Amino acid sequence: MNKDFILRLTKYKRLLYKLKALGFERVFSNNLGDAIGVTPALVRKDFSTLNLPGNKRGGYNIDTLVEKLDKILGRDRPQQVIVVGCGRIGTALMDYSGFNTDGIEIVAGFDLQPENVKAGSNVPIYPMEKLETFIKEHDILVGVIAVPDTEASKIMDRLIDAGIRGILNFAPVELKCTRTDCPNNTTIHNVNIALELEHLFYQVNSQDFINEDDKEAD
Amino acid sequence: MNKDFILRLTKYKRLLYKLKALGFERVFSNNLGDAIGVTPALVRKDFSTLNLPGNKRGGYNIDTLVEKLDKILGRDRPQQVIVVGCGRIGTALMDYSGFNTDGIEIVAGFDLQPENVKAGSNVPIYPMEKLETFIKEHDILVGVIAVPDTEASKIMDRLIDAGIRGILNFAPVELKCTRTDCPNNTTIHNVNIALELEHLFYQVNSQDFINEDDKEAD
DNA sequence: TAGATTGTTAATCGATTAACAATC
DNA sequence: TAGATTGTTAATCGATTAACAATC
Repeated sequence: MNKDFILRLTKYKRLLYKLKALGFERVFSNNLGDAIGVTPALVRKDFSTLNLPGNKRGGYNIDTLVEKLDKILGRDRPQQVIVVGCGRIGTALMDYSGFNTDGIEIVAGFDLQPENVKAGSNVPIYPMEKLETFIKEHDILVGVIAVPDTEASKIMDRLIDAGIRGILNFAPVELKCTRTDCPNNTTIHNVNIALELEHLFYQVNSQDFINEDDKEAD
Repeated sequence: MNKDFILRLTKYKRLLYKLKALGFERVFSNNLGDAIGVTPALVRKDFSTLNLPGNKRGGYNIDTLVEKLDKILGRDRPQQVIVVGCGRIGTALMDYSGFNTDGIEIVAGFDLQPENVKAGSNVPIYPMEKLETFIKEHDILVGVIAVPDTEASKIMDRLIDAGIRGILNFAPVELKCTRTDCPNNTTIHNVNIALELEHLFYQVNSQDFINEDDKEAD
């Protein structure tokens, strides 16, 4: 539901994997809270919301937590992603190996000129026409849009029509699905780098604008 | 201050530019609210917080709003950015032209082997050693980190030491400044694509996990 | 003037936190 | 047992919204 909540879940999960690797077996709401920067109360609330069980005296069992969180975060199912548009951003994603540790796998790229794409990875790249059949045949649920902004919304429609239910959009347009046939089914996240930079500039430049002329005019 | 608030400001600004281009002169809290998906009350609240003046009967003057928002968002000052690490993501940013419309300009890239970098843009690329002097000489305040995760935190330190006050990090590690000498001065935004994808998978996979076994056990 | 819209105050809502009883 | 930690309830906090007086 809540964005912050889900973000915390993935953080818990990552941290728990690390603790497990370190040989830990149990952990307290306390430790987790410190590590990800929230209060222990919130950790307990989150776990209780998810029915993750703890022991009144012995804290939480890491194995149990990891297992349940993996399930909740969908890691028991294949997490296959396709990338539409194999320009610099698209190929950067395909080359990036860090996903595997999260169980996420980029299984295909699509481009207008697949023969021109120079990717270092071994992710296969197909022509645009194969998009729909690939999605259906492989039951793909999540796709990345890395095409120019002018194409983005067209691609969004094609993805949704083909059955995609989650979209990560890197094109510098804010995509949202306004059609009647996808209302609560499809989730779209926009990564808008220009917006991020603007945000940053705002914070860097002007802490002091708000309330600047707060001194009463007479 | 608040992330959502700043995000709304940039959205207002972008929308107002479009309306202006369309020939509009005034706009009502109502219109703006509809367009960016918030209540008119919140629009008025935001504007009043920023001392953006409206007319009780005639709504808001677009020129005034645009001018003041530009100032608040720092557009009256140069918005120069450097990119550290000129791999695929770094060069993708340098090639991307969409920033200019927001007044953001990428003025330099830095890489260990500047001679190997193949960028299509005409942003100059310098060797790493030049990083500090460039930042100081050009008074750069915002930098993008697009280096491998193993280097990211080192680069963060160098940037902060050289005077950078806003960092956009694309390396797949969560950077935060824990040093004593930068507490409220430096803002770091992490763009973590793996995390975004996980978030997406969570939403796509499991709406139904929460409350799943809510039915009382006896 | 009558009608519409701002600016602001008070009410609402949801998320986080504090506190504490239950219990290992 | 005594001590510590969970699970949960009630209090707090901040952001959003509703409502409305001021006024163009």
